[in-house]
Amino acid sequence: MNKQKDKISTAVIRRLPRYLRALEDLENAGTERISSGELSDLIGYTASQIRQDLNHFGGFGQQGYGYNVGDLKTEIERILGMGRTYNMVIVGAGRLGQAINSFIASYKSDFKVVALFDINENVIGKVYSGVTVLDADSLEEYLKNNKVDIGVLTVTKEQAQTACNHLVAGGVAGIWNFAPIDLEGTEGTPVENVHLSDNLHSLVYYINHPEQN
Amino acid sequence: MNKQKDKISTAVIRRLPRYLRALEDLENAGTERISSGELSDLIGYTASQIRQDLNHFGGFGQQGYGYNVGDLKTEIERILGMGRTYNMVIVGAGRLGQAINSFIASYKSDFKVVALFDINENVIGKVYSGVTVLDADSLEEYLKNNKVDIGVLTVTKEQAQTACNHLVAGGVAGIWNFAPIDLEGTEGTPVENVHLSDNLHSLVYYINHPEQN
DNA sequence: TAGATTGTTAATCGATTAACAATC
DNA sequence: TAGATTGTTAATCGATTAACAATC
Repeated sequence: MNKQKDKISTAVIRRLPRYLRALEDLENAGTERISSGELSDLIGYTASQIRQDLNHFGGFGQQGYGYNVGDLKTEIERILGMGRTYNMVIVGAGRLGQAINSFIASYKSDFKVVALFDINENVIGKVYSGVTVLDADSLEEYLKNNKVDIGVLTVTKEQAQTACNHLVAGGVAGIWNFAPIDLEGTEGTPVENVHLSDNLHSLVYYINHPEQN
Repeated sequence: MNKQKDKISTAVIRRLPRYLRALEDLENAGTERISSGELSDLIGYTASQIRQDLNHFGGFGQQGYGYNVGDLKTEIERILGMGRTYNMVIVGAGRLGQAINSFIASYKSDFKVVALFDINENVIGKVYSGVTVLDADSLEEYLKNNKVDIGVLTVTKEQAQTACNHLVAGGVAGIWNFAPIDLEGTEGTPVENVHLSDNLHSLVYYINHPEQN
């Protein structure tokens, strides 16, 4: 069942959430079974690729039938590591930090923001979506006393590396970085970057090169 | 100079903004020239890959010397299509829309948010970072009367497709989508997706599979 | 059983890396 | 000129697609 002997490429990992999203939609629509061909029509990956991807982790389908939607969804959740709650802290309680905070608050019970941190005295003590803003100076101390799984960086690029060091020293399991820098000293701690300005620049490229689509 | 006869792969396009970011840092640090080997140390791509990437667009370097930082930065800006101002509208004036708005406001003069849109009557008429929230019903009308280059979708997934249709009908040149759906009917209009929850799910995978790093 | 569709191997395609001649 | 480093071709590597035997 749980194969995954060899290293899974990042390309595959980045597709897993897309599968999960499609399966949630299918489940909500009351669909019980789906073939790789039908999934292909739905999300655009080839049927062959879908079968290859899934078979990295196990044989979840059945010949002549396809895949059971509910079962496959459960398997992918298990592969990703969902089904428990991940505690998060958000460092940087500006608009982006607040936006991520409310996004997480609305996002089922898989993730929970336990604290916001900021250096701005006017913001410390405020409560957003039920989460209190604490003094950024107390971050490392806080991490020692509370189990935190994920640290979110929504500070300026000048503050990001320092905040990152605190998160790593505090022992978070992963970092979600929105600052436009490449963090250092994160060996052993997975980092997921969301480089919004890089993203926007790519969009600008495609706008100016329509023939490339 | 301006080669680029053949199609450039998305892998290359996504690296261009990273080059630009590194070159800005180098310029700010007063560095005048840089070799592909030094750039490699800085941003992690191999020297070979850097030379390959740049040579898709032209020979910007000089044997025995390397690349002139300022010139290369200018070239990449030109390739991307920077150097003018892109007008944007943000559809969805919630926390995420506000966060993107303030992010853009702080982001030099390359991008300018000309209007926010929302369906919530309590929000319509408010002003965030100097930008007024308009009634989402007036979106298509607004687009007909004002030149807008980029539409940003920060609405719920239920509202995203409708809002997207208005943007496409209104003739925006590109869409920056933050809603967790795959937009339809966008043939001919480049779409850049920022699927935050997919991102977070990938991070969770890496947290649970440390041997994969 | 016959039909459908998976799991898996083989073939293809594309992207990355290595190598080196060209040249500043 | 000698040394350094590019531009570019060739080799390698990895990911995607095609094909089909296995099997439900």
